[in-house]
Amino acid sequence: MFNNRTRIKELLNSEKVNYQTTVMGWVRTFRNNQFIALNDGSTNNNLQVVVALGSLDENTLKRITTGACIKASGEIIASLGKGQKVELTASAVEILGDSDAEKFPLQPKKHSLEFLREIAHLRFRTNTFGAVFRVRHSLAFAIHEFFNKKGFVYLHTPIVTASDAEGAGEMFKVTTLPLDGTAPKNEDGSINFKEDFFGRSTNLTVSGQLEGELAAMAFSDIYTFGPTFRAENSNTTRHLAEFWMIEPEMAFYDLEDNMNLAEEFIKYIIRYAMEHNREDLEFLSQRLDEEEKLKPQNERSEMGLLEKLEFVVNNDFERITYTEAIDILRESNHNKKKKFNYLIDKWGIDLQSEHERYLVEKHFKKPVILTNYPKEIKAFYMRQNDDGKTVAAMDILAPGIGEIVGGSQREERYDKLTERMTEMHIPLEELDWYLDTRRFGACPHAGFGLGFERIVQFVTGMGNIRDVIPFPRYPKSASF
RNA sequence: UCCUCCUUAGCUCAGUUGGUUAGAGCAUCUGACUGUUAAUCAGAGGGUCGCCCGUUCAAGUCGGGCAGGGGGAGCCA
Repeated sequence: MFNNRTRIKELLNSEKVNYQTTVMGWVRTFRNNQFIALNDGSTNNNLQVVVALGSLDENTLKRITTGACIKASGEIIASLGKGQKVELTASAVEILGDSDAEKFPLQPKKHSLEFLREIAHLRFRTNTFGAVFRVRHSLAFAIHEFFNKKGFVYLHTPIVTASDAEGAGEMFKVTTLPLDGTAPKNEDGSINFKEDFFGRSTNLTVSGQLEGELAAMAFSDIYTFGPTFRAENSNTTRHLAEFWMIEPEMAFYDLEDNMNLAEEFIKYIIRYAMEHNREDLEFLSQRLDEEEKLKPQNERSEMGLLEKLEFVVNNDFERITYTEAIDILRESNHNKKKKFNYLIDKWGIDLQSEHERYLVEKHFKKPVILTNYPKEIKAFYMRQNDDGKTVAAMDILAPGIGEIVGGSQREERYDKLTERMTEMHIPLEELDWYLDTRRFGACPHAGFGLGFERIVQFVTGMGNIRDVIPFPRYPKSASF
């Protein structure tokens, strides 16, 4: 057996000393021809491997370079130096993989996130990305744990979808037809998709919600957690062309039940990361503090990362209606002094991100759940309220990120739903299967979608969404 | 897609009103030192100044175009 190593996290967390062990990992730095800082990704902390002077031949010594992969065996002892409790006195060091120091792009120094994004295949080996992706893992795990404990069924909705009527965004086409102009055509010159692989036009999914609703009409409570694709030409720090989304859908839930679940859910997964990734979050918090120090005083956030997470977990989210939000914004000094680029004048307008930021970051200074939006600015499936003007929608806005959750109680009344679809020019026949849920045993139900990368951004404090997904896809970029 | 800023050594950046041979720190290499913590000290190598066109006696520096990147906006999660 080759792999009988001990993980570095385990070694560092244990008080035990004076025993033989083997470690494997990647060299972060090699000081003094004697001290190897070794990392195996189990923790951001390195194990100090001490090579006794003269114990290794010259050639092996030269191959211990930044980035090299090594196997070291020896005794774990109480450290003779400061900075770590234990260290490994190596009796044998084997080079598993060389790393040419002149070519290896990661150096024992600070790198910019932009540079590391260009070498995303190697950035896992940095402290920042090590911490980010361990936290990402924990959040993903916590999501499954949360819903599993609540008896939800994890539903795998399709990635290739035939429906393009969801209106959630521009879609990527899926086809095996040739792109050189020789694809079969209809008489009117359009592409004949009957000849395509699926016998019809297909796309990558923009949301699993509609399929999720079908399953909720059987299991009561389901959730999806999978990749989602939007072919929008969005170039921002909050958008990706390929991202992961969590979409719970619950029968016998109204808007308030929906809000309660979303708030409990967000708090649960943040708390999970705080309990299981303390060191990583402390590191990220420190990283953010240093970044904040470079900003002008008035742009710095008032709370550190850990403080912010603690605050979110321990306080109720603010819940207000769209109408109340408009009143707050209209009466704000910010609006009166015309500091908004888009001034708030009348009810019915869509909120701009500057307005959302004002509400979350200046007015309430905590996550805000906005409800009951005008029906004109929301999707067809949201349940119409009795006032005839609004729908039972809810958006959760987080400081620094903006919209993190979008959800609603769904319109379960067949007549109301088809009426709205017709108004919005959504072809009923394409979503006939969806309408069946309203024909056969319809019930009040609700759900929401949470952008996974957005919550990872929020928890890690990373400013750019491209730095919280291993291999980001965005306009003009699909490397690795 | 729009607005805005940026592109000089492997990385992070200086580079004056256009003027001779383009600099620094870190990294790398060589040597010294040897209980170091992004070790330290000494020395060396390393540049088509993003690309193209133009203005000029002369362009890293000025103008135009293109490409790439950052930030903001829209779309949204």
